[in-house]
Amino acid sequence: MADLKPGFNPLFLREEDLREGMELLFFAYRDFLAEADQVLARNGLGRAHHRALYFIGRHPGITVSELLKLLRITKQSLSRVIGDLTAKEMITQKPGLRDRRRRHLTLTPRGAEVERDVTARQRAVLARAYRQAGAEAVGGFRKVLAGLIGGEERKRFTPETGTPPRRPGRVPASGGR
Amino acid sequence: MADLKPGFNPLFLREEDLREGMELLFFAYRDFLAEADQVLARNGLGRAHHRALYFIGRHPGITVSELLKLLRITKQSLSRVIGDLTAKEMITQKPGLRDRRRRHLTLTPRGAEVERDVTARQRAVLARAYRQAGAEAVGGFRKVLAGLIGGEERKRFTPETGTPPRRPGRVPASGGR
DNA sequence: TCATATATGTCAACGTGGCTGACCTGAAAC
DNA sequence: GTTTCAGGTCAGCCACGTTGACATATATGA
Repeated sequence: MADLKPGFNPLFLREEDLREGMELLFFAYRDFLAEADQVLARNGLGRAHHRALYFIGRHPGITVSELLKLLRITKQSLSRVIGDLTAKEMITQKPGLRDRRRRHLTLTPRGAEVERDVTARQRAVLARAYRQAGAEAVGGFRKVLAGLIGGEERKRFTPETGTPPRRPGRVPASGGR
Repeated sequence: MADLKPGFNPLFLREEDLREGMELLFFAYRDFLAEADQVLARNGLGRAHHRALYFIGRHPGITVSELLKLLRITKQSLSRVIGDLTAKEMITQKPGLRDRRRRHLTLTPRGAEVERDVTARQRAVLARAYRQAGAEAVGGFRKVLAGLIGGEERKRFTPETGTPPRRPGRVPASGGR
């Protein structure tokens, strides 16, 4: 699976197609974020803040160092973001019981609200694209993106080995959201 | 197509799945760029420089204002990048024949070489993901990404209006690779 | 020919979100 | 109990975006 001789590469691996894919990623990512940025700006926040809010919302009680691993930035950079969010009373910090050095982060109601607003915006953009493309395309989308992820996080998105299957055409109905 | 009642949304539009898609996009984009960044750093360049090199390479003779539209940054920002690249002799500028205000940008051999190196790195990352995912998944990947793109650029990636789905086995190459 | 619009450049000031380095502090280990 | 160290902060720097004001050359139409 690793390397194929050029002549035997399937067509979708031609340089032209790969370039197209790269541009697609560039433009799509740019536009995916553009709309939510406006909501953020209205709240005096940047993308960095949103990422922190998002992951804290997803993992209530997460510690700073865990968050650091997710975001892959330096603790100093994150510290600033956490400071901002605390000042705006969007998150709270409380020391761990077992190890009081650790600070566990959670969203305040206000933080949760902002997170919801911003994320909802992004989700709407993605949902539109998903809907237009259809379930099958979404499956492919996820598969390729998961393949782009290196290191630890990859596991979180690869059905086989790790998480339970999550195939595109899985169980119908129930919990339809 | 805009809105479906919650109860009728297909499963892949559930909030959880959309959140997963967003994270996927975040991690994938981050890792997609990470490797190429190192090559760039070795050449004393940043992402901004690469983007300019890339598009100049793709559109030799492109003018500054056309480049501006592609990158969606201000002329002041681009001006700095162009200045850097010119100083490093990676691009050349020459006035237009018909309209001598315009400056047409092209890569120098040196610029082309750097662009090739960096882009090749990214292409390799993408190619690996493509290969693992397979042709069909790649089709879905493109379809969803194209749907995320708004405005002008969208057209560049939607083959025939209705998006006749760009099946893997289309045009038989020439310049293949 | 003159007026206006266009393409580009430059200077200055600033914001976000990365970075490194120095340092503080609570918990643990010797 | 002094040292070690992980977790976190403070200070300052850099890349790369932004706005705003203004300069200049050129094209174009009245």
